[in-house]
Amino acid sequence: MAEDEKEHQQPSSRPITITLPPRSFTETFLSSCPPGSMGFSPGPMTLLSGFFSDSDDCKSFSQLLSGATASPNFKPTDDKSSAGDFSRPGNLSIVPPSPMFTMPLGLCPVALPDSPGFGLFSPEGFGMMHQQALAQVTAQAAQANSNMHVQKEYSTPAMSSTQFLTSINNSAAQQQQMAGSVTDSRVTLQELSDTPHSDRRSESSSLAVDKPTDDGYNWRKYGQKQVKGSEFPRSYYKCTHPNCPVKKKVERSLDGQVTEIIYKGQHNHEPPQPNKRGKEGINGNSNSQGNFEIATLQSGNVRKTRDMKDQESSQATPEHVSGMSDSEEVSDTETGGQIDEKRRRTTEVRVTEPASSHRTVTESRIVVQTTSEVDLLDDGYRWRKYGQKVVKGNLYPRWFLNSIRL
DNA sequence: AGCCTTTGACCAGCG
DNA sequence: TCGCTGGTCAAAGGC
Repeated sequence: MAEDEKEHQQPSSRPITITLPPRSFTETFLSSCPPGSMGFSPGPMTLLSGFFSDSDDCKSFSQLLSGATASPNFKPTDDKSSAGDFSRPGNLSIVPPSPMFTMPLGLCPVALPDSPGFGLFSPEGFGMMHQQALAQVTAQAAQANSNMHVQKEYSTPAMSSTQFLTSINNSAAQQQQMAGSVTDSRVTLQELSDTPHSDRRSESSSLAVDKPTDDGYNWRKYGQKQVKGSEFPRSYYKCTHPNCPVKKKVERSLDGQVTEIIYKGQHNHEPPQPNKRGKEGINGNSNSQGNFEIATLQSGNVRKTRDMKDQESSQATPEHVSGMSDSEEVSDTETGGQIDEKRRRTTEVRVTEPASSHRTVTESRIVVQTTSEVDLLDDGYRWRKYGQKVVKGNLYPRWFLNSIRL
């Protein structure tokens, strides 16, 4: 039944009001990018680089910021039609840099064990090194109409949005848990896709509508609210582990499909053993270490309208950014003089597998946003800036950086 | 018995 | 100050 429900889930029940460009972002990438040089299928990010005439040499975040921010020499291509809506920030001012780089999911750190970008997420490079860092991981996923075209891009079996979400979730967790050995996200996707699509659907549906997606941890729901702007109620969960500050918000559609998950906080414990896990813990893959603090996944067409309208601005709303400076997540290791706004930084990572067109093309990306350059700038890696855009509602320009192999 | 969900009330931030 | 909104609390009930 759930299967049928899924099978027959038509956009009619989830009105789509957006109109995708005839040629999607990713689609354009795929057709114009050089062969992947990362050892696997070219990640959209790699592909994306080809869109920008900017040929800045690889730079560290510091370099990029000190140079481009103070004196933006970045000249994004004018070809907005093909490169998306990157535009030169007209009102870019010299402000405490808040780098935000976007990378496609295909090139997300978890997929690049040896990618410079990975250091950003590794415990050494991100979590441990920035114990006070308040990170947000946002994973967005969208599926075209009733089909998941992610498979096209990732060569994985079709997944429900929940599956994809879970995989993102787990992938993000893996990033932080495994400093040196990380599985390719595509592998993760496949692993999570072992269960037939329909089975997973019925599984999630039969368990409980409000069961949070499995990410290896146990959660207790402590609230539910209808959030303005969202079609579906938002549920609030806490990690049931004692003293664990992690919370997450889950939005589900009426049919139980997860449309968004937002993690907040940092697990201070290992994931419970599978046999100790809650009823939700049936998917295994409990590898979260929870260094990411917020993860959001939006999926399906359900939020297209909202996505299109708010995606960019909402990604860096004050709520998102400053809201993470909760003292609960600030460790004792903070040293007096350095505890300032700079230290109370927020990093946001958004993994996006956004809307696809009618064709089997999807876009995938990760957006990392931070209010402090410290976390990301001196990560020891080189970055090439391939785009910049001032997003309405964002205090800082959004940077699009491509990690470079040293 | 313990843990969970539900749900209305409450609180804080913001314009 | 007030209303709106998102987030949380906590009592009640279910499993």
